[in-house]
Amino acid sequence: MTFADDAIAWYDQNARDLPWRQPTTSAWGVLVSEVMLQQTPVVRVEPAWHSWMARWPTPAALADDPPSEAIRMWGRLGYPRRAMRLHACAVAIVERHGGVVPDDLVQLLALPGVGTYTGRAVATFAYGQRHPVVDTNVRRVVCRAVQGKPDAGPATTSADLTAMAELLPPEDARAARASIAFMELGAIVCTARAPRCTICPFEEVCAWRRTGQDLPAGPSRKPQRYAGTDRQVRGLLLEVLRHATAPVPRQRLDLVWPDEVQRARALAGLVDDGLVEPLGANDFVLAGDGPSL
DNA sequence: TAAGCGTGGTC
DNA sequence: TGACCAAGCTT
Repeated sequence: MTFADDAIAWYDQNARDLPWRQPTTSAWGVLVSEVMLQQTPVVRVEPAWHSWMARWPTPAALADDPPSEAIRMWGRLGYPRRAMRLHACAVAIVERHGGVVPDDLVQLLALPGVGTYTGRAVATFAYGQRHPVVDTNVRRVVCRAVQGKPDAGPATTSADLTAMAELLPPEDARAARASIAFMELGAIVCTARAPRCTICPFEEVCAWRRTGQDLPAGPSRKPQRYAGTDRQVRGLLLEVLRHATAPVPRQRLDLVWPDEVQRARALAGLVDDGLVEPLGANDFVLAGDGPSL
């Protein structure tokens, strides 16, 4: 048996029943799920995914609405730039690919908001191709079980892809299943904080467990502050704009944060990022809610 | 390469 | 309670 075989056998018995894993789910549905899952936990994504897919079951449907609607529907999933990019992605799919999510990895990677992980995930999970798919879970599992290291540290994309590629079975379908199995293992068993080694299919062969013990050295990624940062102010500003049904006067936005300098910087950042548009001299709207559209 | 980007839950 | 974490991407 190999790591991949063990992982697949475990996955067959323990996989969560998530809607985007249904065989009937479209490539668009898979793509939407992957973007939503970038840094947002499954429990929060699931209801949002259902709402999103009910409203926009195809890229063309989303492309027909303004970005502001996508930003509103995104709700509180976080990192709302993803909503904007997903909208831009839908537009690009319509323009470049006739409304069909491409199955070619290079074309996928050229889409807005689609990076190394997401492009490979769609090619693999939606189209059944054989690619190494490495997210934070896979990185952690491979580093521990195969390489015997406590944690993977910052992403080292090229090396990670190579390491995972060596574990993939030769057949496309099993390779895809191995990738999702490694991800699920990292999410459910080989977790960052308290790995449940006693129920792990790799328990007997895990290099980390054999050689060392449990000793995750430090935080696996750089600690990120939130309170008091521009990110928090952007979030507060956007929260107001999301719920607005009419252009929002600057005076209303002034209420969300006391520091004028930081507030202005955050608002300018949202405009720069294309999430917000100034309207006239004193009002603001979500991108696409302006009269220009 | 590292920093910036939301939000909420856990311990 | 604050630190850490959650299917990353872009610049």
